[in-house]
Amino acid sequence: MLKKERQAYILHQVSLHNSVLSADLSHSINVSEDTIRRDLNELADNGKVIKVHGGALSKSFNSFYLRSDVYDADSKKVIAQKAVTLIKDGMFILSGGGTTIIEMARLLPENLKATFFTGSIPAAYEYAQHPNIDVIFIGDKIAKKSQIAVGGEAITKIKHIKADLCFLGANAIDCEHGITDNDWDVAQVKNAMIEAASQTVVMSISEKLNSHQRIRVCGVDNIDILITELDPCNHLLDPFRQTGLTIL
Amino acid sequence: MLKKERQAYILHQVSLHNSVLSADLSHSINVSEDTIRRDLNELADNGKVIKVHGGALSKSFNSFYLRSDVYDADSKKVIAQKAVTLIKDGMFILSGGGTTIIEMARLLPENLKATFFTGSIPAAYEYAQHPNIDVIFIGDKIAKKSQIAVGGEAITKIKHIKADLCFLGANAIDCEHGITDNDWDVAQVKNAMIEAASQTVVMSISEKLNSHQRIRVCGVDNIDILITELDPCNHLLDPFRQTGLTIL
DNA sequence: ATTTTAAATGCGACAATTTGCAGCTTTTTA
DNA sequence: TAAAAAGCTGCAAATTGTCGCATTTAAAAT
Repeated sequence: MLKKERQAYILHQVSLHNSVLSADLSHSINVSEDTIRRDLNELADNGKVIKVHGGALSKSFNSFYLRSDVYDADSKKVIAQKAVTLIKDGMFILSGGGTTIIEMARLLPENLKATFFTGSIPAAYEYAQHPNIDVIFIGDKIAKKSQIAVGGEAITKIKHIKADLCFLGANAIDCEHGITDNDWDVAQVKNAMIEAASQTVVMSISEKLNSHQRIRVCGVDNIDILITELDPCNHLLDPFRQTGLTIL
Repeated sequence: MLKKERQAYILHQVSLHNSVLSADLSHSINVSEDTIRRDLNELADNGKVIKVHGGALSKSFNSFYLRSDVYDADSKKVIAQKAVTLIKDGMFILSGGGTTIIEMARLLPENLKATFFTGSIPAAYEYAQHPNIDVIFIGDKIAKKSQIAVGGEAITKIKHIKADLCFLGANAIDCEHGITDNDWDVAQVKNAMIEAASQTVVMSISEKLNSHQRIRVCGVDNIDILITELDPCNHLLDPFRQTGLTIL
């Protein structure tokens, strides 16, 4: 394997998993850890990755969120991992654009063949990294805060889609108010997505459970599957379980 | 075996395997490694392959994995800086998605108020970082290689826009063939953008001047302003100047 | 067809790059 | 604080690249 090729492989792994361990790479490419270290140093010198003790991290140059900026990234990884299991080959999937969604996009298996519709710039970017995934961007005016397309055009487009699943991150969710948001335009788009999909999957870290905001996206009865980082049996989830939705 | 024949074989192997080793080629064609190296150097000079220690890599391999490293970034910054001067407050601007465009997006002044239309994920992201710029994403299926939306939907949307300026990066440009590209879908989108704008600005590093590819986007007569990193008086630009377009 | 000319090829010596290893230092972890 | 893991440095071996030069081959000109 040529040096450049190897470094390309490393970069690919980094962008895929956000981080790599020298030991893992050494093992999977069958070169000494020394060589890997030298590669990582070189890549770090060129600003391609961030070198840390034991391996390297994605510089998030390509990726839109700095890893360190993501709040409670570990919980979100757990959620994302659960979400991935719902996706099967050939599915049509509507997707929002929160940080949890991004985590999920990164965890999608390499060989998954599916079609993702999204209006989120970072999500589209992540989905597009997967060779076998078709990405359809639902365009419109970009809301700066959330990097997502909002507006009538986008909503009309979404209404013309019939998807198997809809993945949304929730800003706030409780049994009484359902999913709520603080941005009118974003709420409209999310609502349209829910309408356009057979099943709606909501991902939320437990901290956001039982909180609510000003604008209603949909009621809990519109949600089919709720994913948190908690064990599905956790008592915090009791009220949701009673409404009949599936909890992962 | 003739030289041309041999180089054709090498190219074939490269496109087949994404990478070749000088030693392997030398063995399988039964010529000295020296000859192989000379061939590879020649092919690399013509931009057909990327030469590395020990062999060569295919160009597409490079763009797939190493997408983050921008080739000739300095020239592109110079071009971008010139391009920025064309943009005035209140303008509606159509934009493609090459690396030069990205540079331009980063160089836009903080206080500029304008509306940018684009189908490029990275370009949209960069534009969206500017507080006073409205970004409209032209959605459709995302072409992985170029991270840009392509297809009938996008083209229809573009046709409904009447923009002041259209900024495009050129894959290849010469007086005879005009702007040419190697991706049919992308070429269609670029063409639609040119049609939808009053003025078309093409940005290209000088290296791409006087080269051409398979698919025609538009003739030089459709271009209003050409920007390269060269001094506008440079003799390399003489043929373009004679067609009457403005050179920056 | 033959000569002339230019290009292409292979070889050998030498330079540069890459890689793994051993010993030692630094950082992390328990 | 000590053991373990990771990193760094210098070094040697192997591989690869480069240069000049002789030889061969192909193309052009007569």
